[in-house]
Amino acid sequence: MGRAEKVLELAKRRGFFWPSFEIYGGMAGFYDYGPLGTALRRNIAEVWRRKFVLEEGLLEIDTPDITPAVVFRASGHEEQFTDLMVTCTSCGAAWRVDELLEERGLPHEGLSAEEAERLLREAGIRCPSCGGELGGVRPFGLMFSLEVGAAGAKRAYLRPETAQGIFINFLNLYYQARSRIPFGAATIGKGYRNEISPRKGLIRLREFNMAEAEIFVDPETKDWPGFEALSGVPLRLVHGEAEEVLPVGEAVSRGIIGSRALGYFMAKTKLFLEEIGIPPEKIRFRKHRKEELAHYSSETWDAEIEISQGWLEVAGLSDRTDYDLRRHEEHSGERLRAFVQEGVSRVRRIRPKMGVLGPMFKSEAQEVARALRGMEPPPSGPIRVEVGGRSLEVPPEAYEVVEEEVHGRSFIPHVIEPSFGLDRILYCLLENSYYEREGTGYRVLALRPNVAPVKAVFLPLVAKDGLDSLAREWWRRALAEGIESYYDDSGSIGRRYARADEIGVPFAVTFDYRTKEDGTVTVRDRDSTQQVRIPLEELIPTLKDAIAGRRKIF
RNA sequence: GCGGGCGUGGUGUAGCCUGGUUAGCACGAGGGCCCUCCAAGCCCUCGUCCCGGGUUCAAAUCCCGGCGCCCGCACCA
Repeated sequence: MGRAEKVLELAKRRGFFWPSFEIYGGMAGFYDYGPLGTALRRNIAEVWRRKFVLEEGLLEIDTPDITPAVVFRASGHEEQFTDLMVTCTSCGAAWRVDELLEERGLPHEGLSAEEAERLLREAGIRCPSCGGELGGVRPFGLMFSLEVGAAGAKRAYLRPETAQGIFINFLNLYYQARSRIPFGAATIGKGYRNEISPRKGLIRLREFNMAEAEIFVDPETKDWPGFEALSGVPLRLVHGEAEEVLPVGEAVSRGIIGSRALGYFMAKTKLFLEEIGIPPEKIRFRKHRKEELAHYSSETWDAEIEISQGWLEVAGLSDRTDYDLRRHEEHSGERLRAFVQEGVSRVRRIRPKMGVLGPMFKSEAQEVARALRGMEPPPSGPIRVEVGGRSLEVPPEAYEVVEEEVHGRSFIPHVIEPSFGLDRILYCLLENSYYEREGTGYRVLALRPNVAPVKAVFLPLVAKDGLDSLAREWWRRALAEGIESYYDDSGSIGRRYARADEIGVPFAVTFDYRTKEDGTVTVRDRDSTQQVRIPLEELIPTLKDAIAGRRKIF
């Protein structure tokens, strides 16, 4: 058995995770988390939350998984990730509607399913392979589609990323940030993608857990406070043909990384991964080639972790530019801008005279006015504007040129996005934590105390002579103090240690006969199996300090 | 989606080719005995042929379909 198989076997046997819906044969791309996996994932997310939300002062929000289609029309997902399909009712073959329509010279771009279905029927198109009747048109995309409400149902999707929930809340968040740029927001939640071929356990799921932050920055600086403090963090960078280790500050100043904000969050990502226990040498960042970039991104670095099958992407750090906010501005009609005060300047501007424009252009007056406002004022004379594909002449009496004081700069912020796949991170952490003891081959998960699902186990050396009740009593006290732990008196002491090692319990507290004599217990370190003897009154503070990483006891 | 391999207790496996005992073994889990520190031993107990259809007197075994897993290709926000 390879390393990955052993980890999967352990994960299932000990209750970290397993395939969903097993008794009905399962469904690809869905996994259940068991008791230990649930706790482990929560602990990983909690470290992420501390490092990103708390330390960086991000605004954490929670928005619906179910999102109206209009959001993804704006974001470009619907267009980029949906194909309309029809299935032949007699032979079962599936066809792409746009291809069927295009072959016959019919409109085929940007159609709704209803429009496409009407076009197909009107053209009397049948199955190209058997001539059978085609069924209903349905969008096949990487987004799961839904209908909300009964009559006149509203189309919606399960979100493929949490990010849109943040973008469409830009105004609320900007207000919460007291209208200061830069600021950021974050969401820990689920995303859904109807993957064509989910495989490899937790690595490619159709319903998955993500932690995403959207950092809104001034496009002129793309900076983030604290950059200097992390500029010395070394990053292993793979870009083009090159692979090198550079301090993030140098990578930014040499232009390998496009901005200080992006560099900062790459460094932060590395520190986060190390903090949960990924070995530094197993972390690298790979820059996307131009053709690899998502439709919204100008620059993306994947954070990758090395596992038995090679390097695996666990986080994506993208410069999404002003793409999303600009698109939502266009589709919603809301003004999604930030403003910074920067001295005072005088600007000449065109002010349309609506009293003249109105009668002159009637229903097009509003559009003409909007076009005028966006133009540089000419010295004098008539202005030509393009409206609705036509060129119109606006005479001088329909506008005036005014000089205004401007106290700063208004702009659509650019977005730096660190986006993490928690399921993949959890899997990588398990694989990198797994080892077998020399000689015996017993399995151990070397999980750090900060993420270990269980922090300590309380064991009587033998379950008699009062050792059991003593161990139980102290276990109860530890629980009351918030130490996630359990009591175990089943089987030999060695077996109980082995059981605990296998799920990554860092500390084992053993009550032996000496405990009854002098009030001390042994605390055993999972990885070295060394034991130290400490007085009972120091036990709980010592464990708490060791779990929090404030004190080393081994 | 295409091609190949595969699916047996909670886990790992034997049995399948060549249909025919009570589906074997190991680990595990639960109860008990015993036990002074790293999966000891003994007794008892628990639990399985992925789903559906077909062939047959008889199917874990042969055939068909589905679902799932693994590998490669394609896809991959």
